[in-house]
Amino acid sequence: MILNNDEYTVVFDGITDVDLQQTFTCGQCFRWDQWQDGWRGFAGPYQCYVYQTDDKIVVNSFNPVEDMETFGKYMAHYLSLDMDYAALREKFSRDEMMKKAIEYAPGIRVMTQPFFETLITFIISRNNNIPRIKKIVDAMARTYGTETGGMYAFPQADQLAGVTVEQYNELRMGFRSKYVYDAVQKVLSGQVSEEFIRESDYETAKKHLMQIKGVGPKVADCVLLFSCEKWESFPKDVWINRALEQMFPDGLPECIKGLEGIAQQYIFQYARFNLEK
DNA sequence: ACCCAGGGTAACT
DNA sequence: AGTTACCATGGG
Repeated sequence: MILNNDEYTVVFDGITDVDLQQTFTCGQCFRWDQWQDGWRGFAGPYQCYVYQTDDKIVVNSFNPVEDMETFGKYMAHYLSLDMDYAALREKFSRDEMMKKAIEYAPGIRVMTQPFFETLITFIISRNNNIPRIKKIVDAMARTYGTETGGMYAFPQADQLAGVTVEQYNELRMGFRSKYVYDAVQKVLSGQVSEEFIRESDYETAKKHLMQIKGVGPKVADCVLLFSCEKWESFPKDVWINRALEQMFPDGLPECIKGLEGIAQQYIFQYARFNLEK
């Protein structure tokens, strides 16, 4: 990790097995857009431009960064660069179907995104498609988020404190409006908290999230996987169900035990583009 | 009009 | 505990 304090840039050197395209478009996040030779968006509080070369990932903050060391560590964790994916892929590839799925998109990393943002966006994902999820999430940011340099950060919970169901309806959320409203209230009151989830086991954490109206097993699993590092959580949507039928009729292989969620992301991407409806 | 989309819930066996 | 209707919205 090389830090450039003058340009607020972090360079991760010697990385050849990450593909930003695959990572940002595999359905785990909804707010990274292609820009210049890479991608721009928010990694938590950091508004960034991220691009890669043959063996480097470069993260450039648009805004001044106080503590570059902290920024670097945050980005490494956000992009899961601090995990040994080579070992993980090798282990998963003991199973032939997993090997096939990984070969389709070997550069995927399961990111660790901010809790509140992940919770709300996956509530919006319910019975929805990825382009429209992106549209609604973007409308939320533009309407209630903080603007910096022409971009809008996803709002914090307190920025949504006074927002009504009717106001969410104006963002075309439809029947999901009341669920977003309930989630905001429960986060603000502390009835639902990331801290509780992080100190709980997977099952307890899942039940905790399912207190929220409109949050069932699928949305809970997405939040646990994409923001709380519960790697055993395995979100099941229509594509995963097709994959389970067509690729894993005898159940999931033993070699992904404990890390089912990461395996799930390879399977999801493979299924979306290779399986029949 | 009909189909689908990174589902949830209630009401059944 | 597992299956089955029904729910709800916008985009194609």
